[in-house]
Amino acid sequence: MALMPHQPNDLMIRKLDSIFPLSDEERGALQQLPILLKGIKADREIVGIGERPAQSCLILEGFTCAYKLSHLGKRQIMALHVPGDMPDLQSLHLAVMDMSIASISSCTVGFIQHEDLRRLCEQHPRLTAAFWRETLVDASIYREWLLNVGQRSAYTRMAHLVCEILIRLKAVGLVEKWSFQWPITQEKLADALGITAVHVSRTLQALRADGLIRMEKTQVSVPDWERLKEAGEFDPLYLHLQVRKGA
Amino acid sequence: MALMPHQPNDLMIRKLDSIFPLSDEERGALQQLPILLKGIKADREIVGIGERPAQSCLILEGFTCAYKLSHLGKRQIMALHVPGDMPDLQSLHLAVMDMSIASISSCTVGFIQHEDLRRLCEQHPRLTAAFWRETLVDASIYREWLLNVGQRSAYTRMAHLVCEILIRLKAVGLVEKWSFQWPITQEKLADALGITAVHVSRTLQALRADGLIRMEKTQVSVPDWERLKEAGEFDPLYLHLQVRKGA
DNA sequence: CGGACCGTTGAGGTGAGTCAAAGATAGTGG
DNA sequence: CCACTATCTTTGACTCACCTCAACGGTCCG
Repeated sequence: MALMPHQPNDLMIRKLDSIFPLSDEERGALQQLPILLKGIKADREIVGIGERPAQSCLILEGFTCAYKLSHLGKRQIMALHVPGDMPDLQSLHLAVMDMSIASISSCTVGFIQHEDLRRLCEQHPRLTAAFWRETLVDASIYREWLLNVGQRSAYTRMAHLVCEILIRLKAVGLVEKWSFQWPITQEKLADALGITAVHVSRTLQALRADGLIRMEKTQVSVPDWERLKEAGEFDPLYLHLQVRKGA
Repeated sequence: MALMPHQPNDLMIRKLDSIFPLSDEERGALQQLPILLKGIKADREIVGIGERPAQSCLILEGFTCAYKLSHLGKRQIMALHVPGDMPDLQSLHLAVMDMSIASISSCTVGFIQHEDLRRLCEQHPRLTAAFWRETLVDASIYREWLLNVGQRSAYTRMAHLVCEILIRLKAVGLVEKWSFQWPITQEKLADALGITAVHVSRTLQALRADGLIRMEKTQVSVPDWERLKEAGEFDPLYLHLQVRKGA
């Protein structure tokens, strides 16, 4: 259990509301949702492949990832999660986990019982749509990663990933002046991009040499967003961030 | 417009029912759903990236794919669709298409208005769950493809893809004696696996030489399922086919 | 019978992998 | 506070799975 800077429910409400405007009543119902907080150290499995969870989780602080292993033991990270994300919302309707979720950094995670989510969805059909939409955005991100891993060079892939994380962190207010905390090792970047850790090292050096990113410890900053975007062939369409027309 | 061997609604109902048992009332409601049939030639775009469709489609005969292009014009196919699939159900909640859908072979496609789907979901909340679940299985397949493209050799990837298509076709009764129609060119296989068409040719030769697949024209057959499964590191868990316990 | 695809083959090239060792950094405990 | 360790990053030399380019053969269909 950990102390939180603000109520965990608020983060979820703000995120759902930002892309799917909610009524006061719906916000109130979400506010009532029981969320069990838990502090988790880095590199711990949170849900494992093959399990049948009775709850879904909500990332509050830190980073997590979804991954699978090949028979040779090589790991593919299929998604990175930032605060506000619900990595295994899918388990609400897919009984058995087909991937594992693990912490990347130390983090705070909230757990919500499926039972409670189901009741909420029954009573507020528009919330069903909001949660459904969240899982659809996840799917869209998987698609973009497929394009990334299948067709782009290591250099472009890396630039693309940095762009994505920047934008997603910006959406939850965790970016200041094009700079953000990102405690991720090169080995994990390698697993996310489908290259080796050695090649991640060389690729990051190239990006730094080209002035596209700057790194100090776990802090990443982007000196020239336009050039990084271009290098990463990044178009934020697939994140489906703005639904409100004209927003 | 094309003649169909049976009502298009039946195919959808059978598929939803197989993993998410429906009541008679729900089946009746689905039966009423207006579906507009259309025959489509091979290699035609059905929905384009950036569009805002007011309908979703249902594949009835033939094959389609979802794809995106990199800036260099390289194409990544992110999913293959077989009869019974609804490739752009996501557009019900994500206004703008983030990928394109195109026919791979000549095919018959049914179109369902979002308006009608929304009304159906409002009146039958359990159908909402059934459709939601369909999109979650799509997402699970994207994840498996990420593992495939990111971590496995061309040989393993190809074997895995053949396994997946076989199982999915089997589920809709389109496989007979480990053999099925699969009118797909090597160039499209290349785009789906993230390798070149030349390498697809060599990889298929290797699989044939090893006795894992046999091919005549557009017919593929699998002489030894167990060995192909092993070669492709294939575990059907991610397709989430059996929900009914003990089925 | 002729063109348009599609699949095959060969030779040579390259982006990324592998292996191994050395440097940097961070965490731990005395 | 420092010594000790474990982990992470960097570097260099070598290898290889897959790519590129180019030519050729098959097959379908008007």
